[in-house]
Parts: sequence; structure tokens; C-alpha cells
Amino acid sequence: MAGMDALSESAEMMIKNINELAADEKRVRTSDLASKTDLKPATVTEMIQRLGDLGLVDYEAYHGVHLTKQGQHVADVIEHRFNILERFLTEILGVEGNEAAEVACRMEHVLTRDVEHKLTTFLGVDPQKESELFCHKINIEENGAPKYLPLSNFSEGKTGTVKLIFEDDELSKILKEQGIEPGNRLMLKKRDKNIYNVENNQGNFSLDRDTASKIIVQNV
Amino acid sequence: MAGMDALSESAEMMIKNINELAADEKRVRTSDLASKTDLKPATVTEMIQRLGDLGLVDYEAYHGVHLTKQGQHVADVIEHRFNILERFLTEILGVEGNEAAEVACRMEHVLTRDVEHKLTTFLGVDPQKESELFCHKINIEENGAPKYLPLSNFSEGKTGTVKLIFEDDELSKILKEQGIEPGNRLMLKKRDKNIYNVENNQGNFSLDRDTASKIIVQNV
DNA sequence: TATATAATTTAGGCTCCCCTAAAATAAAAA
DNA sequence: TTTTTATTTTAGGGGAGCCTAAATTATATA
Repeated sequence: MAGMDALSESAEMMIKNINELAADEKRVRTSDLASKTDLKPATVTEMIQRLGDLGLVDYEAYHGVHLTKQGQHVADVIEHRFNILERFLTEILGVEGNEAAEVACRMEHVLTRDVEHKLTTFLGVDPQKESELFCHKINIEENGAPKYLPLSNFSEGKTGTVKLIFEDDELSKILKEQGIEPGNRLMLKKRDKNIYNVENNQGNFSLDRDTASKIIVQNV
Repeated sequence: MAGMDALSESAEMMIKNINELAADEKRVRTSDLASKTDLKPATVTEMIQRLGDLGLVDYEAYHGVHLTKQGQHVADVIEHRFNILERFLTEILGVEGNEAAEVACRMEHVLTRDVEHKLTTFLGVDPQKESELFCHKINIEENGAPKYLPLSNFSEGKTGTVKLIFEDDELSKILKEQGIEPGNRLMLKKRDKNIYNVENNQGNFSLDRDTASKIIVQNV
């Protein structure tokens, strides 16, 4: 096929933005793209002309653009990649929403089909599936996206409800005395390399990463 | 700080390659960089001059380069990001080595410190830690990196030993009849969207992704 | 040491992606 | 409908990264 070279990040971002602005049937205007992308109108014109030459966009001078079937397909792929990357970053790694979106937005352009598919499988096509894998023996009712993280993956300020504490009856007892037990809420107040400072209704408590990784918390 | 702008992917790749060629104390030569990076020597010269201006590299015309302390730090960060990304892609997602390396090599340039740290935590700083989380109730002895994947994440041709089959006694019985049970080896022969074709010493057997995701296999 | 060969750099050219300023067009107001 | 205003495009410029060809410098050989 002609024009089957990989698109640049800039080109893909433009397509993504065209798609996001194309709510209704209307053609997307240069100025709207300019403000959304933080580019100058002249730059947008240049870019959409290039995309027009590639057949990804239907461009008519002074009358904006809309995605061709081919362009729409690119947009769909990018959107899907963004979504799974964002889910992975927030739900599995516990990255804050804003940063997750930014990083996902940079990573979406370098995924291969294969990695995209495998990550999708990993996250579960319908979000129930794979979380069974994670939470299987943790008898939790799953209703939506998996949101169960080890406390060690929490970022500062995040709040959640303890769902399960792994193993180690001795540890469970100690934590229980601090009010850290399934059903109770807590907030990760501060984390350094190896020290996690947790706050709950009984006050503050510090634990190491090792211990934090054994406490499964449902965030929010 | 001056020059604190993000480096381009090209610049970071050059630093990475300089580091990889700097086995001994010797300065790295332009031609070696050219063949390693698949760039023309003139292009390498241009790039290392730019890096020199940024203070990342000590460049002397006609006598190659070596990394400054600052440049070495960049190289170390990139190397670490590459390693954790590669581990994530192969060990968790089950991406083939070659493709994993390629994708990791593209992704390493867009990670933030925070995501890097969280991913490191997720994979386990020493590889035992976090895999406890995954495999906790799956009483498997962990000795090195986590290598337990749902069969649904296997790629074609991959071989492994069944470690556990989730839940569903009915399913376990059916699979057992096909020789798919903990301790037995199998190979994922073919996978389509939803059909997984598995080969073991009793012949071939097909199952759907749903089922495959419930079979935990230790690869290799 | 002088010369031939190999490595490196410089010079100049190209594309992509960004810009500003000026010209062209479309839309709104008079 | 004509004029004013807003939008869009064209024209031209700059840096990053790539290239080839020519000049330069270092190295190996005679």
C-alpha cells in the first residue's frame, strides 16, 4: 500500500484532535484545532493539508476537514490505545489521573498491534475477566474496572478501603491494632523510598514497602 | 537549570548507544556509532556536536566522545527505563523478546519519573516481592522473575508448564481429560481472536480466550 | 618519512514541524 | 449590497535530523 509508513506523533495527534472535535456531522474548523492543539492556525493548515495528501482527511480550503474512513480508522486505533494505556497506568500502577493521561498520550503512538492486544487482554476486554485473575482468591465482588491495588502502589494523598491483608497472621494482628483491617478506610499520607505513612481514624502509622505490598486496597 | 528541556528521542538514543559502546575507558568513535545506529557518519557528528553543546558528552573533533557525568546519568535513567519496560512487556504481557525490546526502546523516552518508579514497584525491586502478589494463593515457589502468565497471554509457539487452573471444577475435569492439568507441559500452537489451539503429549485441543485466561502457565 | 587509505568533518540540500506577517477569503454588520 | 471583521491560507524563515559529496585529518603502509 502507498502511504503505509508510520505516521508521526504530530500527525496522529492532529487526527486524534479532529476526531474529538467532530462531535456532530460538521466539518472541523482550523481555528478550533489550533486552540485545542496549542498550535498556530497556519501550522494546523499545513498539517491538515499533509493529512489530506495522505488521504486521511477530507480537506477543503477555508471549509475545514473531516476524517475519511481511513483517517477514522487511525483515530479509533489511537483512541483505543490511549484508553487501555490510561487504564493500565491508573488502575494497575496507581498513577494520578492527570499524569496518566499525559503519559498515555505519549505512549499511544509507539504501541504495536500486538502489544495493544496483549495489554487489552491483560486488562480484560470486559473489565471483569482479567481482574478475576488478580483478585480471584480475594473474594471481592467486581462490578466495574479493577480498582484493587497493593498499598505500595498508592500515591500520596490517595484514599481507599482495605480489602484484604495477605498471609502472615502475626502481621494482620499488628495492623489490626492500628485499625488497618479489611473494611476500614485509610489514606496514604506520605511515601518515601521505603516508608509509607498511613492515616486512618486511629491516627498515623508507618510501614515499609514490603508490608504495604501485602495490603490490598480498593481505591476511592 | 540551563538545558533542562526534554531531550529528543534521537538525542537520547545517541546517548544510550554511546554508553553501550563505552565498554572500556576508550572514547567511542563516530564510525562505531554510525553502524550501531544505522545513521551516516556525518549525521552522528552533527548529533554528538549538539550533545557536546549540551554538556552531555565530551567531544573532541576526530577523536570521538565519551559521556560526561551528566550524560552518564541520562544513560543510566534510559537503561533502567528500558529494562523495566522490557520486563513488563515480556514477563507480564508475554510479548516476544524481539518485539518487546523494540517497543520498550520507543517507550523508554516518554516515561516520567513517577511512572518509572511505579512500574518498578509493580515489577518488584527485587523480583520476588510483587510476584507474591500475583501468585500469592497460587502456591508456587518463586525463584527469579515472575514468569506466570494466563495462557491467554501466551504468543504462538510458546511452551510452558501448567501451574494452576482457576476455579470451575467442571472445567478442570474437562481439561484434565485433555491432559491439561497442573504439572503438565503444553504449547500454544495457534491463536486467533477467540480460539486458542494448544498442543501437548495427548495431541491438540482448542479452547476459547475465556477459558485460556483461567489457566496459569509457567513459561519455558 | 612520504604517501596511500581510512575515518571524520564540513558544506549544502531536503523534509517535517513549528513560527510570524501579509494576503486572500468568508462571514457578519451596516 | 457594501463594508467591516474574523478566519484561513500563503509566503517565507528557523531548527532538528536526516542525507550525499567534497574536503580535511588521522592512520597505516611502503
